[in-house]
Amino acid sequence: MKFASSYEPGEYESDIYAAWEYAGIFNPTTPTKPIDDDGDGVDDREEGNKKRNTYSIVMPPPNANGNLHIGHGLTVALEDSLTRYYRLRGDSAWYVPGADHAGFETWVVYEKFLEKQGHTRFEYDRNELYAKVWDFVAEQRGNMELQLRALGASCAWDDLTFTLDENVIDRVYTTFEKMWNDGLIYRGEKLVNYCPKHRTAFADIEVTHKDEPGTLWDIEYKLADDPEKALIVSTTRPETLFGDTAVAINPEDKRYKDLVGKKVKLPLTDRTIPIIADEHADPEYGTGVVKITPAHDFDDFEVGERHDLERIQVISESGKMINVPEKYYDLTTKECRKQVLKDLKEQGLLKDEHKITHSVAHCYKCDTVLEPMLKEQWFVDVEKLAKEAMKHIEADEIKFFPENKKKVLLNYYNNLRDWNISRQIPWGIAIPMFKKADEDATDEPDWIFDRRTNLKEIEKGGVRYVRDEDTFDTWFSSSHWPIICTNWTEENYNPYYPLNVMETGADLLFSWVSRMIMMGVYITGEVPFREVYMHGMVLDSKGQKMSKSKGNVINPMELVTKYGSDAFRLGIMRGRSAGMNQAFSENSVIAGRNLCNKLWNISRLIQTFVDDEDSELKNGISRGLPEVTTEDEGVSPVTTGANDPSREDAILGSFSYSTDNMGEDWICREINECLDQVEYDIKNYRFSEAVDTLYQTIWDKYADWFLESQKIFKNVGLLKTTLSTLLIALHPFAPFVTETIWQSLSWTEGFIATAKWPARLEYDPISAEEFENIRIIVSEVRGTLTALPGTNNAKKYKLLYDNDSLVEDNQFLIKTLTRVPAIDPLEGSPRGLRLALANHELYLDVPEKVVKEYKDTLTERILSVGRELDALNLRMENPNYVNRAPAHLVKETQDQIKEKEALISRLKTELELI
RNA sequence: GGACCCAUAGCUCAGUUGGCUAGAGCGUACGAUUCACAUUCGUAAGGUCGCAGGUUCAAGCCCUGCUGGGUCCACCA
Repeated sequence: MKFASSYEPGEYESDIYAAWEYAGIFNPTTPTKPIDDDGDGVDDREEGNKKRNTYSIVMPPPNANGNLHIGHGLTVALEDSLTRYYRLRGDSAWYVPGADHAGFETWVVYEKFLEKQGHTRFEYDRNELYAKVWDFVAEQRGNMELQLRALGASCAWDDLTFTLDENVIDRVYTTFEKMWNDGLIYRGEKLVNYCPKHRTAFADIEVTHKDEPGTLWDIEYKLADDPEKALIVSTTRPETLFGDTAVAINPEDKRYKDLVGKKVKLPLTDRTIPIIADEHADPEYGTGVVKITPAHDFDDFEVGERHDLERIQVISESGKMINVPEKYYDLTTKECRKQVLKDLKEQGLLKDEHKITHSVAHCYKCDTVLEPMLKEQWFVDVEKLAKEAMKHIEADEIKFFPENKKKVLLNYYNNLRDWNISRQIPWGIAIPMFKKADEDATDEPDWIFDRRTNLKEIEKGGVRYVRDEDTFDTWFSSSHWPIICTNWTEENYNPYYPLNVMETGADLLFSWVSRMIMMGVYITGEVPFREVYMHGMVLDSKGQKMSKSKGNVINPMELVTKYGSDAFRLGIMRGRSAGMNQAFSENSVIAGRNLCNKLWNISRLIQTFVDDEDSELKNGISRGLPEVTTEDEGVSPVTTGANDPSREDAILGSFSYSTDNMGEDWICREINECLDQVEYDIKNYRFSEAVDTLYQTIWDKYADWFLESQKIFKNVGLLKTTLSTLLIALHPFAPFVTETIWQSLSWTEGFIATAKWPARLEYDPISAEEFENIRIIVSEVRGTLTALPGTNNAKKYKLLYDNDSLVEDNQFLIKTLTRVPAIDPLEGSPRGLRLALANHELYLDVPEKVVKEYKDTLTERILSVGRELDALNLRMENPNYVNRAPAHLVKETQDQIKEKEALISRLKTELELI
């Protein structure tokens, strides 16, 4: 492959991905399913393959029916970077992709689709609907998978799991059966949050509470045996009074103490209901008297349980009034409220009304006000599960990123209520429970477990049973995700379980992560993952939450098309830390694209060096001095090792090298430090810092210093080695451009995606440190030239040195980096402008007139260094510091003082010269 | 009411176990540029680290209180 002059990601990305996929390199190298070739009945993986570490991570399954949003983009960037890193480290890396049937979400979409076609769900039975949605989703599924590929996700496609696959259903049924047998599942008539529009119940966690204005009405309930006396109750929902089965007052409330045990007449009806004492009534709120409607209010339900009250359901599942006097029957709750208020007013029972703000439960999908509804549902008794999970968490078997999520999760487990797992929608896994249909078979249980959910009706022991029509809450099956994706079974050893990490959005801590832990511990006895990394939300550029209604949604695919997949990945990771919601910045993506282009050009340059070297070798031309020397007559370019004959041997092997000058030693040191940092950062999930380190090493150090210096030296063996090292180190984060380059270079083999993570480079540390002096000199020259009056100073003034072997030996390098026209030894007395460098006698050959104009800058500089010196001296004057601070710090301070003092004296001399 | 998080340059954020003259990217200003890259190179300006105390030889970092912003949970008849 030939290098184009700029990197155009669109031209390479899909081919590169196809090549990876075709080569099968995303598949783990250790088998993921049991093998027993030697027939000894023991899983061979357990015996022989422990040499290779496994690294397992599963994808939080994106909705099979949708497109990826920017959150998925971040998810893939993070997870794939981890996967690729550990693959390079030599682990058997397994990134398991998934697709979610997204029960309720998809159902809502499908129901709208049905409505558009003029149909409703009630025209079909459950099995028909299931089949229809299946087809509907199947059509869409490819989209999301293509988008994952475009993002570079190196997942094992053969193992893609759809949340309605047979093995998922099997696993869920097995668990459910175990729970049923363990007594953790019960059927209960409880109040559930019910959406009258979608006609399904929700778990507590799916409910959105919003503060809204409302009205609190005071209604008079007359005493049954003394119509002269009455209690005033306060309510926001007068229409539910038909369901009242008591009125409650606080036991401490002296105003009403005598009335407890008496009865009141329920307005608009003939019923009388008792007055009870219960803590629930708050004497401070309203009149301190509260009506109790156990069938339509969560608190009242509990009061009802305590006092054994009857539950009268007065609102139906379609949101209409039932079990009410004829006049109100079949009205909607809204109409009924109006009528009730009107009638109460006419009878003089409506005493007052107050405007208030209260929080109201809404459907998180359609925003309809949820109705607390009395329903028979399946519940999971979570207490034991939560307790077990907490034990493992408290034993620190899971490491949380960010750390504080551990506390938040434990707090959640402590306040957990039982989990309603029944949903009244067809798109999901059928609950494998059947209800007895023969009334007279009194000895048989009312409900039995059976896996044959494809049948509406079954027979067992001569008794007929009818299937429960409901499906599981999607989180019930999702909580098995790590178990299912790793093919964990009760029978087999599994090197991939627990997962190394669970990476997902911070908003899923309760709904998903908490349940995966409970389920993992319950089923396997082990936590399902060793670490949890939770990313925050990607906000829009102004820090606002993205939403369709606000119109500020950013489509990741558009960015991939515009800037490339790598640029998107690098950009979205930058500036992000665990658990924090952070604004999206297109500029960061642009910075990412620029890095890719930079790397491309770096590689292009190095390839030309390699090509030149190859053709020279081929033509039998021995390595000579750099051509730039011709301009500089009279100066002999003696550089360390440029002519070292031993190097000829070194560069013949494509990855062997030697370091021959300070810049080379220095870049080796910098690259090693970069590798240390990247390894540390990935281990600690500091993605942004890892990328930042690479960015700076590649750009500021490798390109701007090392490569510039290599324009003179051209140590080809080292260039090959260092470039390969940096490419591999960046590969986890920018897989496409690094692979494209890898495939274009003449000396690389195979895929970079399966290369070996680089070893540390060998170098001479003293020489590396020496190069820092060159950097300081060069920076000082550049800074001073810029600060001098006039333009184009770099071209005007020569650099003079006096008795300075460092400068003398490296004059070509310094000349190239500073662009001064010449570097000469100082002859005669000092002239020009002396540079403010300790230990170096360097002058810029500047006319006296210009030096004078520079005087102010110099004075300011002396003052500033003086201030720094004062601070240091102050520190040393403090006996406590000298005595108590670590010795090396004290020494460091002393050294700094010496340095500053020397610098000041030099600057002063310089000033005096002027 | 309970829990958690945040506050550092104009903007977005780093700052690892307390030890630099508090950093980066973007933006801004000035300058350069036939020789890999204008998706480039160099230089610079810009900060009382939200406020007030405390611990320490030493605090952006630890402790206490306050102010401002955000998130979640519970409750709201």
